[in-house]
Formats: sequence, C-alpha cells, structure tokens
Amino acid sequence: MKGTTTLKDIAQRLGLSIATVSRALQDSYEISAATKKKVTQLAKELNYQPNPYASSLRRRVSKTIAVVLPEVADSFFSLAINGIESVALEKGYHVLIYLTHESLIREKAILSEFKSGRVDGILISVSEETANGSHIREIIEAGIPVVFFDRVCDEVDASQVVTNDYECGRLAALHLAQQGCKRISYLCTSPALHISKKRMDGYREGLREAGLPFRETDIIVCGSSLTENSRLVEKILRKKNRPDGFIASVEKLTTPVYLSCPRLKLTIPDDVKLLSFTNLQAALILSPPLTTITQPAFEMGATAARLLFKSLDKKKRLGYNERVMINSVLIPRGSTQ
Amino acid sequence: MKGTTTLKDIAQRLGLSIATVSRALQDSYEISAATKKKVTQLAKELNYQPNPYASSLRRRVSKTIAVVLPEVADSFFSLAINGIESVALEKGYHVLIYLTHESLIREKAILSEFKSGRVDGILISVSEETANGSHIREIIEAGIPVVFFDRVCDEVDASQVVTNDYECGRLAALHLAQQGCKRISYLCTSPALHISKKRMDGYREGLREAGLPFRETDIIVCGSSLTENSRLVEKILRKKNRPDGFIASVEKLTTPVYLSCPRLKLTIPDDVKLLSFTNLQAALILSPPLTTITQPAFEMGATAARLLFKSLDKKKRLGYNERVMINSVLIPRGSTQ
DNA sequence: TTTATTTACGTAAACGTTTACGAAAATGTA
DNA sequence: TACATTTTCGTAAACGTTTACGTAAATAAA
Repeated sequence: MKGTTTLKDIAQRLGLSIATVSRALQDSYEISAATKKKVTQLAKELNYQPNPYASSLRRRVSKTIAVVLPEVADSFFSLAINGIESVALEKGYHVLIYLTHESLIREKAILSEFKSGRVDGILISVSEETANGSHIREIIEAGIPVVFFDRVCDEVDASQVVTNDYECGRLAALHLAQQGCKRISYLCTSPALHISKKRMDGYREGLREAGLPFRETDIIVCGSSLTENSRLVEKILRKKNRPDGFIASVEKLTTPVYLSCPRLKLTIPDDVKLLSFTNLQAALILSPPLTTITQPAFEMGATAARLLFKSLDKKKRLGYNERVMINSVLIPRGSTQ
Repeated sequence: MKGTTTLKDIAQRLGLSIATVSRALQDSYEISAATKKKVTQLAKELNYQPNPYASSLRRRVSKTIAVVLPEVADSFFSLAINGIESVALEKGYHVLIYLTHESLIREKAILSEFKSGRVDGILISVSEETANGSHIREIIEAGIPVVFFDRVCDEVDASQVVTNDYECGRLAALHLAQQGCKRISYLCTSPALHISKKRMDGYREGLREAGLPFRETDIIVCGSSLTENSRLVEKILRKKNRPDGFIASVEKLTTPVYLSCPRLKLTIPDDVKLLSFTNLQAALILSPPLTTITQPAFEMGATAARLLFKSLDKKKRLGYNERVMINSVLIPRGSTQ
C-alpha cells in the first residue's frame, strides 16, 4: 500500500490522461493500438495492479463472494471449500470465509454486514440454531444472491444444492436391517437441523419398510465432547435391550462407537453394526472397514458456486431459483457385514 | 448493493452534512451528544452499513487478511483455518482464502495481486514447489506484512510459526527403534519441502542415535493417488529386507500402510510398526490405534494470526520478526507397541 | 465591554477507478 | 473544396468515505 503505482503514475510518465490509460488497460476500442502497447508495457514494467477498492467502489461490484460455514473441522466442509475455491478461481472471484461456530447470533451479525456490498453473492450452510430465515431473506431482498448448500433453510426462496438426505437415512436403516439388525439406534448432534430431520425421517421410513418398530429412545442426541459421547454410547450398549446397529449421522460420532464396543467386549460387526455419514478416507482402514454414506462434498461446493455465478451473471430479476440434488453413495464395508 | 443507505441519506434526512454524520458515527469528540444520538438512532433504523470499499479506499486499509494455503483437504489446515478465523473475528478482520494446490505459478499469481492493497497482511504456508522466495520478498518490500506458518521459506525474512519438525522426525525414529525396529522406512510426498527436509534430517539423526544405518532406499517418495501409493508400499514390503517400521510423514500416507499389511499377511505392530504425522481423531479407533505425532494446528493458526496483527498494529518499521515454535506431541499407541 | 477560547458543525479535497460527454484530428465522401 | 464520419484522446463527474481546514456561535477571560 506504499509505493504502489496507480493509473496516474502511468499517465504522467506517458503524457496521457488517466482515462486513456484506464481504457487502454481495458482494451477499449477507443484507444489506438500504439498507445495500448505503450501503456500495457509500462504497466507491466511498473508492476501495476489496479486498486480493487477503487474499482469496486466505482463499478459497484466486488468480485468477491462469501462462504458462511458452521465450522471447517469436518471433512465435508474442507472438501466443499475446495470445490468452491476451484470455480471461484476460474471466474476470477475472491473468497471470503466466515465461520458461525453453529451460533445464530454470529450468523446474523455476519450476514448483516453483507448489506454493505462487501460481497456480490453468498454461499451458506446454516448453523444448527438457524430455524427462522428472516436474516437471510433480508439479504436477498437487498439484492444479493444467496445459494444454500447442504444445510438449507427451506422457508427461504433461494437456489440450493443438497444431497439426498432423506433417501440416505432410509437406505441406512434398510441396509442395517437387511444385514440382520433388529434394533437400530440413531446418533445425531442437532436434531433440529433441517438436514438432520430429513435423515431421521428417512431412518424412520426405513425402519417401517423393514418392519422394525421405531422407538423414541433409540434416537441419541450427542454433544461435542468425545468422552461425553462415548459415555452416552456405552450407556446404551449396557442396556439389556441394547441396539445391534448404529447410524452415525455425522462424522465425529463414529469414534465413540468404535471406542465403546471393545470396552464392552462387543465386536463389530458381529454384535453391533455401524454405518456412518462421513467422507473420511480412514473409513477404509478401520477394522472392520467402515460402511459409509459419503457425500459429494467437492461437487456440492462446486455446483453451489456455479449456481451463484449463474445468478450473478444474468443479474436477472430474482425469483428464478434452482434446486440441485446430488446423491450421496452408500458404500458397504466390513462394519455392517 | 441496491437500496443501501449511505451517509448522504442520513445527512439529508437530518439536515446535517455528510461530514457530521460520519464523525457522529465514529463517536468523534467534535460532535454534540444530541446529534450523535439522532444520527446513531437513524442509522440503526435505516440499517446503515458503511461501504467497506469506500472506507478502504479513503483510509488505505482493508481490514482484510489473506490466508494462502496449499490445500485444505488435510486436517491440519482445516484446524489452522479455525485458529486463524477465531482471532481475525475478534480483531474485526475479514479473511480471504486462497489455495495454491501446491503450484508455484498459482502462488506467484495470488501474491502478485496483493500488491494492489487488497489485503493488509498475509498468512502463508508455501507450496511444495516453492524453493525460492523472491515473490514473497517482493510483497514484504511493498510494505505488506507476511507471516509464515508451518511451511516456511527460511530465506525470506519474516515472522513465522512452526512446529518442531526436526525434533519430531528424530523422536519418531527413536521411538520406533526403541520399540525394536531395525529398519525404518520414511514415507513422504515432497522431499524438497523445507519442513519435509527437517523431518527427514531428524529421522536420520534419530537413526544415527539409535545406531541404525541410514539407507537412501528407505526414503519412499509417494504420489497423490491412494492406489499408486499402496502399490509402492506393497512393493517395499515384499522385499526380502523389508522394513519393520514406517514413518508416515504426512497424514494421507497412513492409509496405504494399513491397507497393504493385511494383504501381505503382515500384522501391525508385530511385523510392521507405524507412526504417522496426523491430527485425525480416527487415529484412536484404528486397529491397532495409531501412534501419532499431532501438530498444534489450531494454535499454530491462531498465533500466526496474532503475530500478523501485532505487526499490523504497530506498523513499525519492518525488520522486527518473531519466530515461534510450538511443539507437536508424540502419542504412543498400539501401532508401535 | 472586548477579546480569546472552546464547541459544533460545514466545505471541500482526497482515495484510485470508471465512464458519460465532448472535441480535435484524421479520414472519407460529395 | 466543403462537409460528414470515424478515430483517438481529454475533461470532469461519480462511487461513498474520511479528514484537513475554516467558521459561526457559544462560552470564558480580561
């Protein structure tokens, strides 16, 4: 920000006006080939980089998008960021990242700031506390396109990229039932979350189709601490009517099950079967290898970004929203054999 | 960016000048309490958000930092981002994220753009192709503070946050030797990387201290594909003089070893011992549980950010750089028992 | 009372671009 | 030659802030 060269510098050195230099660098038809060459050469020589803030102020676009995530510890969001970044790069956009840490207050504060025009568009995966979407609607009404991915807010009218959560919940239950489970417990962290609800509904439907009863007590709401969650799982497993199957609806709930079983002399998959929603490569090398439902995280991030750029490109009157669903895949492995 | 309210709007509605409104919102001493109240009230009512680009242009600061990473697939960088974001948030800064995908060309292009003043400071973990740091030095000379974290470029004079890679390489070798290994193979991806070299040097020193010979052929340079790497590891394990210990110097090289051993009827840790550099929680539930060297990823990100803000705060003449080392910890588990 | 000081605000320039408008020079047309 | 058109560039306003400077009114000091 010190000795940076500006249009003025180039203009002075060449005896041209600022306007001409600006147009030359934009390859405007109004500028002769000769001066274009002179200008671009000197610009390269002086290492000219246009001031993005001046440009944004004048053009009223920022060439920047925001990605609002609950957290990035999960492998899903890591991969999603990769997808988003890869398409942002080829579009010449910059990516601001914000973490809500599952707090609605923060989410509101972050979004509210966007009314300033800092970003041209927003990709968001809502926090677990986000029930009502008024703060998101405000942003859309301010003319800033929003695309949901993974964790959507259905009451808000916007484009979204999701995976087949309901179907996956159903398939998870059916798979376990098919492998002989009679009592399947469902581990989750935030049952209020829309996506969590969908998976759970699918799970219930799967149970129904398999002719298994649904019991409210088989839904285990876990916390964030590993030891706490392990204790929870162990408690369940000590019951006389213990479950013989688990669905870990989020990645980090896999560990407690693998940890608790040996402690209670229970073996996977003979005594207890387990299926997890996860993208971890380590699923391959667990023993037994973990049956997973893996989400197309990279693809979801990338297509969400593409959807956002589409609505940025046309800048057409809002209202035209797309809803894309990219299927997750169930990969059966040893943990449910 | 449409119906956003500006200072002008507020000024007109209150019959004040733009300057007065601006100063009132900044709680300037030159403004009476009465008008301050009027202004702030109306600002809140109209949901006024100052245009960050106008502000940045005028003040010549962006309140934004850049984080330049090789990739974000690794759990290390995910955690680091969390650390960075948490301190950026409390400082009121915005975080732009860029991925180089281990390409020097991209890294150069990204950094070059920063001469424009888009960001006030930069956190960077260099790509594996980055040997020469001239492009980074250019940025520093342009007056933009840079802080390295994890993957540093020693020839560039800047603050840095690293972990004790050399020591960890040494401890890894010593630990395996102590557990009875006679031939320890070292798996890596990019031996040219500074941090990789340090670990490897430590590994050699560890071998020396343990009285084991170093063999060039025990250094296995892996690629990015899992199947390719598995084939590599299997090939080594088929040799008559096969290694009885492995050091996986990066997270993703763990999988090939766990995958290959059972295929060759070799068991961990009896036939082959393994130690990995990783932050994965899944280390706990591998079987046997994986001995790890875990890096203080969150802390490294956070302190790197704090260092950056320190040099932003004082804006003192460059030259005063800090080098912080945060130790990783070796956690012995079943894979080296 | 007069003068000095403080308080509270306005004017205008500046940050570095982009772009509507205008105008001189060069070229074409009659 | 006289006029129309095109080419090529400059002038100046604008984007929304921040801030140096000026100034009128209010207060204090003499």
